[in-house]
Amino acid sequence: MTGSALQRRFGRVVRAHREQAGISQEALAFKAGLHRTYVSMLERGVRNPTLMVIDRLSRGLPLLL
Amino acid sequence: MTGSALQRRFGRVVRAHREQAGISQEALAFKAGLHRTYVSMLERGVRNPTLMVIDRLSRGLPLLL
DNA sequence: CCAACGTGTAGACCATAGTCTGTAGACCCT
DNA sequence: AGGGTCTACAGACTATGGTCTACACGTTGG
Repeated sequence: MTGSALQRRFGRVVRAHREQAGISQEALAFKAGLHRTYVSMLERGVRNPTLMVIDRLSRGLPLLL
Repeated sequence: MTGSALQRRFGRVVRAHREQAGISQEALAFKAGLHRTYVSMLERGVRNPTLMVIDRLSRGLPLLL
């Protein structure tokens, strides 16, 4: 099942910043205190992250802000 | 039960912008397609909103962005 | 060839997001 | 005294967020 356009846009942004940071999904997941598979789902836009997750990602990927 | 510091900060921002817009919680809930009681909980920082909710609020409260 | 790495995906699980109904109190206004 | 509006809050419910294990696949390097 596919997610909303909003989720896909968010996922593309996360992936772009992660790749620019030159780290793997697993490394980002570790830095953000999330699970590897969840980061995968986020980047593919199939999940609707909460404020807490967005905050953690922004700390793991400073370029996001 | 009380929420995280992040949730409380988010709630204060929502409330400030809603009051500046001069509308009630119920009016904001309607504009954002959310439930009245949920907006109340958000402003008190007891809920952890999703990306979709944050997006809807930002459309109901343009000053948020 | 064979590890090791990075990613996708499925299934199961528990916690909680978000809705809905209803009650209650504070503040207005007549 | 009464009616309207606004907000807090409780309880119950369904849907989904986020974790975890496991397997599959391609790529890279030794």
